Amino acid sequence: MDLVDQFFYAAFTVDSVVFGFDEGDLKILLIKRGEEPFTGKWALPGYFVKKTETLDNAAERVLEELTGLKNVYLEQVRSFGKVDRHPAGRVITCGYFALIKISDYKIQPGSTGLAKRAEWHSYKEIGELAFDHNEVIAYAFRMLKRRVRTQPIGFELLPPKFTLTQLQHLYEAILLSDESPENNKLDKRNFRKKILSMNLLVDLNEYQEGVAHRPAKLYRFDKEKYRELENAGFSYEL
Amino acid sequence: MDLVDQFFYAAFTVDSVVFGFDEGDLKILLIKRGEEPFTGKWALPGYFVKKTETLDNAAERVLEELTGLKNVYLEQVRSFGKVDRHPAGRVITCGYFALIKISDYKIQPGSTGLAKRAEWHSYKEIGELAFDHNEVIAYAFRMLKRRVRTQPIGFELLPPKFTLTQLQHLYEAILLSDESPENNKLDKRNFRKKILSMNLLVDLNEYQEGVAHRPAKLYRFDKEKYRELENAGFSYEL
DNA sequence: TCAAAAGTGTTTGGGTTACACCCATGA
DNA sequence: TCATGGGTGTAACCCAAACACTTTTGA
Repeated sequence: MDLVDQFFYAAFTVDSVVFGFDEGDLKILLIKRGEEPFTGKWALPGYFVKKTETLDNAAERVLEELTGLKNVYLEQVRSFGKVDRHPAGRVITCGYFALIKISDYKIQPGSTGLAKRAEWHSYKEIGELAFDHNEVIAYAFRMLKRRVRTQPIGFELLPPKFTLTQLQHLYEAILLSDESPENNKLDKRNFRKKILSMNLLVDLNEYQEGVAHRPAKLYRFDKEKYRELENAGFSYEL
Repeated sequence: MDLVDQFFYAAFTVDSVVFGFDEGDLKILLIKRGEEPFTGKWALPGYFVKKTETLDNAAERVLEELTGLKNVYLEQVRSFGKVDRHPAGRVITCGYFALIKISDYKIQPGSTGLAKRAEWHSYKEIGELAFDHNEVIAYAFRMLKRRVRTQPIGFELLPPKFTLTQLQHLYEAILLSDESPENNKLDKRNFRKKILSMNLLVDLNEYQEGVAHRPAKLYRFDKEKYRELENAGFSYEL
């Protein structure tokens, strides 16, 4: 029996878990499927990989086609290969994850018909999704948690000018999301001490406006300084 | 155009990076290929995934068929999907990794002819391998490094009775393998203090024999205690 | 008696934790 | 004037790092 007949029977898809942060809430971008299987169900944006593209390329292309998101940094999570995970045949999927600032992007379901809608869903309120997508999300979230502690990706989720409290809420949302209900806050003073001691934030000498309390100072993330430190062998750790 | 015609064109392989530890040296199990492509080249043990098995199952089966290794705990690393990585067509591979005690297993190349030989190669002396297997190893090694610091897998690599110095050498081989040539040793006293303070080792009150120096005490790893602590929410960290 | 590895404690500094009150603003 | 979140410092503790000499064995 020829190798090609015997083993070239499978299809590959890519599914992206795009995390966003907005109004103190961690969210995931989902599409409402307009095609079989699982028509009408919420799912991760994902589709088949073409012959001429790498997995990474496919993940980018498919994400844009289904949601309009472009120039998003996607990272591979892992692959999922249960035998019957797709009714059309043997389909193995590769999960990707990304982290973006919701306000920077416009979501727009593509014209292919696969995505009837594309919307942000609060991470805490995600129900049962199509395929094994809940499992994909679980792995992606573990990865996000690890990343956020060892790389300064948290800043990517906030506006260019942000307050220390916004930053703290972001970390709390990601790091403490599944902790016991007590203990779900970081200590304000210690958090500030630690973040500021890294010297990666620039005090803009500007303040919030129009808030009904003492306005907070605004900071920005100093990307250049981070690169320097990184090259010098220092490593970030929250 | 039908979905099946359009997208079900690919094959899947699994490739395993099996780390072993012996005589103070970190090793990887390689096969010498007896089939095209890359006949005669060293490669990771790997082959095609069948229709009826999951990726995990395939990794186990293939590893056994090619090397005789059985009941090895394999974990997924990630997938590799460059378009031209396999000359026979579109083949995406999923990398796996495992960690075993070399002396516990017998290596025996299978009868399929794919593996002409199966041998341990010192991690530091691995040359250019078939396909993109050097890349697979690079990712697996990063994973190993992370694992060894957060889970007590190091003990799996040593004989049931081991000395603290053996354990230390093991950690040095994994954690410091690519550090600057100075600084490639852990501090003996600090290492012992830390390891013993975790209370995961049982002092066997036995000693090495026949060594030309003061014989070292033998310890074993207390798996039960580890499970207890794990369940109680404690986490291991070297 | 020599070589080779085993074994052992203390000090120091830096980092993490815990903790409570006043401040500036808009309503 | 009140409610709301912004902003600040210190003391206690713990952990990591640095560091050198004695012991036991076989050759």
